[in-house]
Order: sequence, then structure tokens, then C-alpha cells
Amino acid sequence: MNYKIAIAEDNTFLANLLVEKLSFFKEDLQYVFRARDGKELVEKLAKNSEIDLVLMDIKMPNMNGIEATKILKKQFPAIKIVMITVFDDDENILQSIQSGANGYLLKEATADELHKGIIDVMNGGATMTPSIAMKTLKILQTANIQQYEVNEEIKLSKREKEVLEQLSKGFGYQLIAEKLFVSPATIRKHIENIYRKLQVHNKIQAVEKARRHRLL
Amino acid sequence: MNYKIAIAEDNTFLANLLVEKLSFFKEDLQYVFRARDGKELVEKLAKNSEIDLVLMDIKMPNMNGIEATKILKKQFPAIKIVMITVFDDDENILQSIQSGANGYLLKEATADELHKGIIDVMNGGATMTPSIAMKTLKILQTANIQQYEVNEEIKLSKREKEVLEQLSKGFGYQLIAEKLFVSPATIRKHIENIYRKLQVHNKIQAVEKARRHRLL
DNA sequence: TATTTTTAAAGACATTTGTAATTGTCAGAA
DNA sequence: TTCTGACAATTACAAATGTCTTTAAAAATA
Repeated sequence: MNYKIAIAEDNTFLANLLVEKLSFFKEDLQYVFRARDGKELVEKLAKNSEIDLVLMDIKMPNMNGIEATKILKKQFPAIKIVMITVFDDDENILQSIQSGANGYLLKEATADELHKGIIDVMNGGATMTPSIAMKTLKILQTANIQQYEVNEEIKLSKREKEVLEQLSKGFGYQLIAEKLFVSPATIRKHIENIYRKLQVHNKIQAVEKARRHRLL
Repeated sequence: MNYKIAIAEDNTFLANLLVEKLSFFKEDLQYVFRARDGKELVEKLAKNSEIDLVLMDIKMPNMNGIEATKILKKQFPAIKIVMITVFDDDENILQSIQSGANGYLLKEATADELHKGIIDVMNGGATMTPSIAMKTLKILQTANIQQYEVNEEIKLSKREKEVLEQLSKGFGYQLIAEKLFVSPATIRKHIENIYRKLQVHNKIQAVEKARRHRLL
């Protein structure tokens, strides 16, 4: 197998370091190009769609790695993404994962670790530095996890979602009406429709059910 | 470094296979004993407290690996635990992580992978087979994560928690009163007190804040 | 283009809810 | 043992809520 790799990294020195690490594995890893930020990456990928995997820095000018990952996962869902960064705080890890990254390695990763990570990801798995894996587990341990319901999908209009959003914050009809610049009567009507679609009969049930169905 | 390892595994053949894999690394890994189930493991650890890490099967008679992990993490918090199992479904992974496991390897792991995993964990990290890492990321991506608030801790009485629990299900005063065998007026009083303690002014805010504070 | 959905608005009515003031019992802490 | 906190109950009232009905323009979809 030969995998085509792109690098998104603003710092030239670190980018070259990555290229050097990749160069030890020319039989299965092929470095194709480097972008200096997320925007450049998306543009280059649009012209060069043969890339298999991107090594992505998080902190970059114009468009950071997390934003870029979200866009890539929409426009080129087949491309795998491995974050390569010095940041190991919960917020960056969680956001990277939620944006769809397939792996998260620290910059101090050795050439061998990088190689193994790429291969693992290309084989359909994920890769994480042990310390990142630890933080991931910690997040899962201490966070309040509720799996979403997936069965019947509920379609709410844009306006209804806005109303639901306000509702979930504990605001009343009056206040929501003011925030959305319509009359309270309209808000009540919207909520009535929301109740019907969710098959519930009060605010709490609506908000709880909406959460389970990813509507909030 | 020399780490002392215990194995919890009901199947003798698989247990021996693990022992054999460990035997390749006698310079830093020392196999100490094996338990046939969670109960036996806890008993043996009570007598032998020098163990550094347990390789834990999930499916075992009497007490499974998840239960055993919970107990161990309470009684012997210093002992690291790596799950070794054939199960790779979301439910088992999530429960293992939440019970406090430091790693999750599939039984097909090679001796080298097992060794690396143990070392990673003993160095304060976590270890996961790439396919498990992938599922862990998927869980984090698709689940509704809300980090808990930890600052000011809120003390609710037992009864108040019961009322809050019912409230979160969207029941009204009347219904909650019936369920808890008291008058609706009492429920209203309780809720009033809950509002004061949570510093909120309606049901939704109460339920939302309670969730963030781990009260539900 | 015709049709459905969404958004907006208003009126009406029975319930529910949020708040307040009061009273009393009981168990555990100081 | 007094005191405090938790639990239970009642009364009262203004405000908010859940339901229903009707009207109508704008937007999206077929």
C-alpha cells in the first residue's frame, strides 16, 4: 500500500520535520504537498483529490485545524485526518474529535509512532498518543454522556429550532417573543407545533426529548 | 522498571496465552498470579497488595471485569487496569471506561502490543487498540457531551432529589405528589426550596442546572 | 403553477405554576 | 435539651402555560 499524505502546518521548520519523518517510510508513505493554513489546504485539496490523509496542525492563521477538519470531512469524507499538535488540553482534544479527526498525536511523536499512527488510521482505526488517550478516557469518565436516539427522526423548522433553543434556557413565552421580535402568541403557536411533532405536552419533556434527538 | 502483573480471566487457555506473551518481557514485566473471576481477584489483591497492573477480562462468572474494575479503583486506586477482551461493542467499551479502566486491548493483541500497552499505562497514559480508539472517538462524536460544573456544590435533601428526578421527566405537581404519596402542596414547597438552592425560577432551569451539577 | 409548509398573529379558557405566608411533626446535631 | 433542618400540609393570587380555533402572508416544494 502506498498512501498519499498532505501536511497543514504554518511553521516551516515543523512542517519540514514532518516531511523528514515521513521520508523514512517511502515504500508506503508518499508526501505530496504542504499547506500553510486551513484555507490553503482546502483549496489545494480541491485541485488534488488523490490525497489519502492529512497531518493537521491545530493553531494556524486564517483557518485553524479544527475548522479545516470540519470542512474536509464534509467535502472530502474519504480523507483521513490526524491532528499533530503541541496542545493537549481537554478543549482542543474534544473539539478535534468532534470535528471528525481520526487521530491525535503530539508533535514530539517519533517517526515510528507517526508511521504506525498513519497505518492504523488508514486501516480504519484511530490513533492517539498514550497521554491523549488518557485525557480522552478522562473526558468520557467525567462527562455526562447521553447516547442520542436515532430511530424516528423529527423534522423541526428553522424557527422552531430557534424557539426550542430559547425554551431550553428556561425563558418564558414573553421573553422568547422579545428575543425573536415576534408576538408571544406566535411563540406559543410554535411551541404548540413543537409539542405535536415531539409528541410531548410540556416544556421539560420537549427539551429533554429534543436533547436525546440531537435537536439541541 | 519491573512491573508486577495480575491476570483476571476465567478461560485457562487464554490466561496461559497471556502469561506466555508476558514471558517475553521478563526484564520489565513480572507475572504474579491469576484469578478466575472478579471476586477471586479482589480477594487475592487484598492479600497481595504489591500488584501494579491487572489484565482484566470482561466476561467472567460471579463478578465480571467491569464490576471488578469499579471495586478495584475504589479499594486500590493505584492499581492500573487494562481490559483484555473479545467484545468491542460500544456498551462494553463505554462501561469499561466509566468504571475506570486505563486501557482496552483486544485479545488478538500481539505480545509486543501488550507490552507497549502496559508500559504506556504504567507511564501514566492510556492504551487502546486502534479499532477501539476509533469506537471511542465515535462515541465522543455522536454523544451529547456536557462537562459537569464543579465550582459551588449544591446540597439537596434526599426528598428534594426524588422530586427533582420526577420533575426532570416532565411530570407536574399533581402526578409527582401521587407518585411520592404526599399532597401536591408539599411537592410545590419542595420545588420552591429546590429553586432557592439552585437559584433558578422555573422547572426547566432547575432541571438543566441540576444536570450540569451532577444532581441528576 | 398549484400545493404544502412555515411563519406570524389573536382570542379564549381551563390548568398549572411560581411565590408568599403559616403551621406543625420529627430526627439528628450542638 | 434546645435548635436546626427536612418533611408535610393549607390557603391565596397573579402569572405563565397548554390547548383549541381562526386568519393570512410568505416561502418552499412538488
